Amino acid sequence: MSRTLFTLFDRKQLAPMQHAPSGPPGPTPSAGTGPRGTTPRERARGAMIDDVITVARRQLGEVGAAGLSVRSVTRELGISPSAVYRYFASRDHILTALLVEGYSRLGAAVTDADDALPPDRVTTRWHRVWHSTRDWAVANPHEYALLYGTPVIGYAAPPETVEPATRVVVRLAEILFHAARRGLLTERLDLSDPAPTAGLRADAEALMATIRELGVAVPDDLDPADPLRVVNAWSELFGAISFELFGHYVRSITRHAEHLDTLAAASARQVGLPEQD
Amino acid sequence: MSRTLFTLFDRKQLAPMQHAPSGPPGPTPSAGTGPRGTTPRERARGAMIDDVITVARRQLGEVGAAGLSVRSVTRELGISPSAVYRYFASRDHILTALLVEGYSRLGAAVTDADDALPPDRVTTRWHRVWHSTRDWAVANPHEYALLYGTPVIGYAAPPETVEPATRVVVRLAEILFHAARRGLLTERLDLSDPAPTAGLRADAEALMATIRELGVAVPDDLDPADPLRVVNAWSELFGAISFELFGHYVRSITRHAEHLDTLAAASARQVGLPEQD
DNA sequence: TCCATTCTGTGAACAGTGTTCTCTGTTGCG
DNA sequence: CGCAACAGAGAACACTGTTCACAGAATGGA
Repeated sequence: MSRTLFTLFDRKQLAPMQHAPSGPPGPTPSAGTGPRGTTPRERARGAMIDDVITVARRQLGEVGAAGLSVRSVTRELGISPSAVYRYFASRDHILTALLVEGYSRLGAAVTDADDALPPDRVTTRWHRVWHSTRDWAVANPHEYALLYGTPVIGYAAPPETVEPATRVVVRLAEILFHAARRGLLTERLDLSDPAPTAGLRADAEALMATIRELGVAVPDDLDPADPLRVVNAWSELFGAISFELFGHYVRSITRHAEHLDTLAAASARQVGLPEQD
Repeated sequence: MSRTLFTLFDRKQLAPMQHAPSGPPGPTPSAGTGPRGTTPRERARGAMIDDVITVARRQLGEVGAAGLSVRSVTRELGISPSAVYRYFASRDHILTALLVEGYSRLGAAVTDADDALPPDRVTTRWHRVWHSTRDWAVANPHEYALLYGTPVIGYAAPPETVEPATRVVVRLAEILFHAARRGLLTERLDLSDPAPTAGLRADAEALMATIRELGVAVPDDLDPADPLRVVNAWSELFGAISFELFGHYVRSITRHAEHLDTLAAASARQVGLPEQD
């Protein structure tokens, strides 16, 4: 019960591929919404996969992940329940696809909102990331719950989820790094001394390496605690949104947008962003 | 889709009481683990309710809320599946009981840990609340997920959940108020200016009234932003724990205890607790 | 003590679920 | 054209939560 909490089901292979039992497990052309295949069959297959996901996402928005029924999806699509198993190995694989899509949609909403601002207005950008994240969550509560609520996927989150899942925090890091590069940062309120322990500094370094791998330009003279500050802002943001959506603010906070504003301002100050820009 | 998100099912009456169809809906003596009734029947009924909850909680710890099956519970108890409906109107009512019990158990773990410390060691107490909360969550991940993950209960959280659910944040407030009363607070790092908006100040006042109703002694000269600071610490704490348990720290934080320590220290500084005590 | 009332538990049944398997066409490629 | 790969249908299995009619037991008042 230590590492793999929430492992309800064992992992499975992804695609059924009935009459192609073993073969080289190479590139499975069945799943994913990747480059639409050229042959008519591959195009039809891709279209079917898209249809399933589209309908499933609509129903997810209405009944939530727990209430999502593959039979209901197939009814709406006018196909038999078993047909969907040509495209998804299980209900969990459909949910996984929705998970990946959800992370992408949230990430797109946030980066689009941020991209509409001048890059140097770092504090405004910081606030906009916070608010656009919340706006998306409020507009898509069930989808948000799928991403940041109780994990419902048995097997460990598949690799294709990790990149989309990091988009919001990476954008926060980008804003901070951009501000550092432009010399816009003020003195940080030193909430984080005593300095991070050796272990945490190691975490921060590994995190920086990951961020670099994602193609983000990292300043050389970065405060080693800055990645941790970004991560803390990130979890603070999602902690507040989850509390709002999951009902834990019921007897306390009612002005959620204003409240998030003060949180964003405080975290901006903690990472050293200027008051105004 | 605005107020009652996640309302999957309609609300229902709580107790079945088959042959007592209407009658005065007065005090329903069936549910709850309240004062064990004196008559043999009431005692047997209470024991049965306790047995169901005990077994359900054990299975919850193994398979999680989504995997909890009333048939499986009845199998383990050696009764027929329909028998449990004499005691709980639905599966959701069992989960509600587990919810209330979970809040109580978490609250007890935290307050017990805090009570073992001298009251004036406010900073140490603050840290202990943070860590004992996390310790309980790590030890009871599925139960934690039931409390703070995606809501699974259809109807709005019943009234009996709100008091137990507030115990951790109320304890945080008590520590801060105690420190204020003893003159132990330092200058706050003023992260929260500009001062809270009128709306948020109204939220803070209502929150104070609620806290007073719970019997907590509130100093008269309290900084009006202090309740908001406590709430922010609260959501920061649970945001970090949820991120850890739900797997969002996978590629960043690995030293979770150390990380929570820095978060607790920073939040202690934000609310004005002394460095050492 | 007897009896009607109330409660408790059972077993069958219903509607629904995810998933598998067998079978029948259809499609595409060599 | 013919054969292999695929796509879909439909029945079936093993579950699930819940309801209902029924039988037995405890209870409390006459």
